[in-house]
Order: sequence, then structure tokens, then C-alpha cells
Amino acid sequence: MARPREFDIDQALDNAMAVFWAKGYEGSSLADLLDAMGIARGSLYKAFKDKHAIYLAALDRYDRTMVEAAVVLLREPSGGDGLERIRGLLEAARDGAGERQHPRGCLMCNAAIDRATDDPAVRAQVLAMMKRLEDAFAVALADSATARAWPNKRRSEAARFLAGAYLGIQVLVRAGYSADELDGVIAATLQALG
Amino acid sequence: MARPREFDIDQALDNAMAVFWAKGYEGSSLADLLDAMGIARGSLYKAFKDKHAIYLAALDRYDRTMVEAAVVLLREPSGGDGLERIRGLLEAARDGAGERQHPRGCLMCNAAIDRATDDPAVRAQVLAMMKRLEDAFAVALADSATARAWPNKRRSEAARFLAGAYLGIQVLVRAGYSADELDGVIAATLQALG
DNA sequence: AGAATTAGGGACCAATCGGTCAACAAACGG
DNA sequence: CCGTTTGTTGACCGATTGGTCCCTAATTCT
Repeated sequence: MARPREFDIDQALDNAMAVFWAKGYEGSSLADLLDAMGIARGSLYKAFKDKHAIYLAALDRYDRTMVEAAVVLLREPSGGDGLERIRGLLEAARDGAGERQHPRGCLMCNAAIDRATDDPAVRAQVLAMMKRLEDAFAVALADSATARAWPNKRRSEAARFLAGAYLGIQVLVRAGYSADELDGVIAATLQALG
Repeated sequence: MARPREFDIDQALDNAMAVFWAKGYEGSSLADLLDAMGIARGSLYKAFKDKHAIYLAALDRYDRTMVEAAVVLLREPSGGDGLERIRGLLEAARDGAGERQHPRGCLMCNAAIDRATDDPAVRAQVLAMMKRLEDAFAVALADSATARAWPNKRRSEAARFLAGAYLGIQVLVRAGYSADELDGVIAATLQALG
């Protein structure tokens, strides 16, 4: 019907995602994005309405890749006991501290802080991701030796608690805490689950 | 010796702090700051080197007021058992969710996310505040019936865990969680301490 | 091959950005 | 009461911002 797009949208979004992840929304200029995505201004605006739309698409991409991976990790029984899968996710978050110069943390967490309050679309997307993560934590808990027997209410509270703990760790990563310091946090968090 | 300053620096910083708190660093323009501080451009630049210096001063002001209040709350024995003081701080954080339209969360947490990675001065300030908060948590734990007997290592890990939980709650507030939802998180967090 | 449609590229735009400056005002020391 | 010093003010600046537009290129349909 017409000239086909020359670049891959998801690949371009991966690059845009990396920019927003590192610099935040306001901190990322169009020039930054174009440079990272490797396309020209006109092409970008053919594919996306405006900067805001790029951000939302990048956030959605984050959902489909990173959050999805976390959810799979938590839900997949082959990862061992539910508690071990939870430990695995928290340790993966901790490993972000390895990027000592510019730890990226977690884009969902970053978006919650710098866009969710004044941008309803971002807030909705962040809340949806959080819900997905909470549910996955709940599944892992239901698969764990210690929490399996808990009443539903306590398990869902614990799941939300874990989601909060996860965000807290990501903030600490971003603040520059070392992996060693975070190990203590993880140990205390898991201890909380019995 | 010369003309005295007409505005109060700390009061102006309180107003600047509110702007950065709500909008972040990049999201706050000089116009926003001047408007909130109620002074003219030239006066601002006589008092501060540049925007970055204003931000650092506002962050320091946050330290001297808000963080200080949190630290006092945790350390002050008149607040009851250490665990009750910890509960008090977490509930104060939860109450931030009451600002339903534009929850501010916590400036220290916001700064960790949007400035700490690429601004060494901000990172240092954030880490200093976190350390102060951790220590205060440790004091409260040492004053609690259940954690008093714990070995030092476990208590300091728990203190860092609480600092992380506190940040996590602030992120959830910022994301738009309701006070009711956060109550479950707080309950689970305190349960973790026995 | 020509018409139709959409992508690519980059010059261009108004608005806003953070920051400077020069003229004026208010205080103190002599 | 004048000189020195510093705060106040707003006009002004170059640079950068996000976004538009137009010309060209590539593809499909007839």
C-alpha cells in the first residue's frame, strides 16, 4: 500500500526505553531519543504522536519485557519453592547495584516517582504493572512451604508488602547502595515471611 | 555594611522545596521557582549560584526539617515502645496518600530516583539522610521489646530493611495507592519484626 | 508505468530554558 | 552626607526545547 517502515518499532522502543530509564521523562530530550533510536525527527513523529506517546509506548515495552520476565520468574514452578523464586527476583533487583556508575534501577519505579502523579495515563500503566507484580508474588507465596497455609488476606497483604519491598530495593539501588548492603535488606525481607 | 536581604532564606527554600518535591528537578523551571519563592530572578542568583545549588539547598532544608522530624519521632522514647514509634513513622508516610490528587511522597526518595545517579552531590546528600534514618530505626529497634535482644548485625539489617520499606511505601504513595492498601503493607512490615 | 500512499530526512519554528547584566535602591561606616 | 557595598528588579541573551512541514524516496495497486 505504501512505503514500509525501515526500522523495527520494538527495537527503537528498547532504545527509547533505555534513555527514559536512565534520565527520566523531563531529562530526556528529543535529541537524546533520536540519537539512541537511530532515526530522524520526521520518522519519529510519523510513528508517534508526541514525546508523551513515546514514553507511554516505552513504558508498555518495559511491561512486556522486564515486568513480564519478573512475573514469569515468580510464577514458574521450575524455579523451586515459591520463597526461592521471590529470593531470585529480589536478588536480580540487587544485581542492578552492579552498574556502579549509573544504576538504572527499575523503570516502573522511576515512572511512579517522576510521572505518575501528574500523568493519569502513566499512573494507570504503573498501577497495572504493580498489580501484575503483586499477583505474581501472591502466586509464589501460594507455592511456598511457609505461606501456603496462610489465609487469603494475609497472603495478599504479604504480596503487596513484597511489591513495596521490591520498590524500596530499587530506590536503594538508584541511590547508590552496594550489593552487599542490599543483601541484608533481602535477608530481612525473606525472614519476614517466616 | 550593605543592604540587607529582604526575604527569609529558609522560607524561600521551603517554597522552592515544595516545587522540587512536586515536580522534580528537571520538571521545575526557574519561573516555577521564582513564582513560588516570591522573589525576582536577580535576587535568586545573588543568593544561589545556579539551579543546581538551589536544589541542593532545598534538599538540605528537607533534611533539617522533614528528615529531622522523622528521626526525632523514631528516637524519642516518649513515643512509646520502639515498635510503636516505627509504626508511627510508617503511618505518617501512609498519610501522604491522603493528598489524592498530587501525592508528594518523600523528597529524599524522589531525589534518589531522579538525581542521585548522575549528580554526586545529590547522591551524597541522599545517602547521608538515609544513613541518619537507618540509625534512627536502629535506635527504635533497640528500644523495642522484641528486637532489643537481637544481635547487632540482625538489628542493623532490620534497620536497613525498614529504611527500604519506608522508601517502598513512599513510592506506592506516589504511584497512587490508597491509605487502605498501604495499611496492609505496614501490617506486614511490622509483622516481619516479630 | 503512473497514481496513490506512507516513510525518511532535515531545515525550520515559536516558546521556553537557565543565566547575565546594568540601573536603581537601601543599608552602614566615616 | 557622601562613598561603599550589597540586594532588587526586569530587560535581555544565546541555547535548547518539543513540534511542524515540505521535499524526496520507496513501496503497492491498477
